[in-house]
Amino acid sequence: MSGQNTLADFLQLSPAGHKLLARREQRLTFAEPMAVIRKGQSVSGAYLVLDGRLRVYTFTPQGTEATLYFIQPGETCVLALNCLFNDLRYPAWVEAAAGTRVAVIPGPLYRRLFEEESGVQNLTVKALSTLVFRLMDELEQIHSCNLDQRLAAFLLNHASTEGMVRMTQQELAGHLGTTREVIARLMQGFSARHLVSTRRGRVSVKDVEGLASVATIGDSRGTCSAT
Amino acid sequence: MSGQNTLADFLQLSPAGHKLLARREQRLTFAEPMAVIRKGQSVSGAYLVLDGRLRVYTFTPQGTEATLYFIQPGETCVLALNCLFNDLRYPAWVEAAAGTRVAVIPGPLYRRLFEEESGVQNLTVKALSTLVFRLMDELEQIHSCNLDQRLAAFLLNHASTEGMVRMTQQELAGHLGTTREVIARLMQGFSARHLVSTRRGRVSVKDVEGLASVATIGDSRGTCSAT
DNA sequence: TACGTTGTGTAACATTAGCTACAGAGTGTG
DNA sequence: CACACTCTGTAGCTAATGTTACACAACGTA
Repeated sequence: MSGQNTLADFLQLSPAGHKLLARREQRLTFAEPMAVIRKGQSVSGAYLVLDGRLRVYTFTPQGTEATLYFIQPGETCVLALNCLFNDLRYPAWVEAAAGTRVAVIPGPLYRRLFEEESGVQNLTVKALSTLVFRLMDELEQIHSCNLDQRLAAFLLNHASTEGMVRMTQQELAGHLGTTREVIARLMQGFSARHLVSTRRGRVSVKDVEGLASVATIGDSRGTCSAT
Repeated sequence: MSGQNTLADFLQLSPAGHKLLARREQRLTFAEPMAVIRKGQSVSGAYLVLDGRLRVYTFTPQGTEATLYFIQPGETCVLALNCLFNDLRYPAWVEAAAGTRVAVIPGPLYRRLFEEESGVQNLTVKALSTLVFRLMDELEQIHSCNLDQRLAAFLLNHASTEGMVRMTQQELAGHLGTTREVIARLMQGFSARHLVSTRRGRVSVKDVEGLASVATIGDSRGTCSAT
């Protein structure tokens, strides 16, 4: 359970804005992993993560989860913003990791701050555009890469400095929108070629170059950008 | 081609903002279908479509085009906005239809207007969030629907009031990120079941109900939302 | 009409990814 | 150590999609 960040750490506000906010901001704290928003729910305000992490995901009809993205401290839930500004229902599920603290800024207040505070404007637009890029990139990858390539790219992107990825195959599968078995199969291929080695709950990248070439050149043909 | 819209038709501006804009706005006119932006190019300003249509697309490594979306009159190119606000290079290709007119608002000017004009703020945020939703929806569909379902949904969404979709199979393939042959195969299936009838360059929806049930229930199993 | 171009229909085949089912390995706990 | 639980490895099968290759149909035009 990390620190004790406050809204002020992330939001540049004028004194006036600060005062407005101070009175009406709400806090949510999740000691245990827990559902925060369900699909179809209407959204009451802007969510800003102070500590911990939120996971945004959807379900496939088969019941598989597909993680869309994480929201780290200092980031807002873009989907919630969308819902606020366009009066829509929330299009996914959200789950909080243990020890997550979230500030909720009521919708009308947020919209008012958005008009007056350039800090809020920037946060909003940055968050939106970042997400747009990530989504587009993912779409493009899905069109143009096999799972080999996407998995390789994913591992490279999520490896720690020592080349560790601390995730179960189940989680990896969730991120790539596939199933555990498929991940296992691919991992087998990778480790047979000494690109990675796997242990329970972790993967360590052994050959960055090699993995990168799988990601970009693919196992046989086309190209693919490992963003 | 169509009318003679002006910026003022789409952008609510204060008199001051209007004056600023009037001097520095540029116009692009495309009599012929033509490339507007290429991938990797740096972006000079915000693009607002006055008449006609822009098509934003990417290429798969195999050389297939995949249309991301269209920009209709009154809409801006969100990707260009992203690039402006985050100082990035344009991540796709853009092509203008014949008879398209586009207003280009230079980057620095747009950012200034964004801070001062709530009309511009709204346009920006709306455009961004609309795109976010569309992209997410598409991602979800790709995870969870067969091509049958996606094609059926696409036809329903793009049919004119008389049930006509004026596109070649090649274009349809581009929209769904697949190939012409596959579309032909699926179409065959649909028309065998009297859901559609096909002619050169057009598809006409014969049985909306039936097609909708293909889209939502699928040909065999899972569910899928035909947004 | 004759010809070229563009769009469509079809079939056989190759590849990819998802599903089912189970064995076994790693970790934590009493 | 023994047990329960979670995670991983493997195999075989099936469905879905992409690929290749070709023939034909529709349309425009000289």
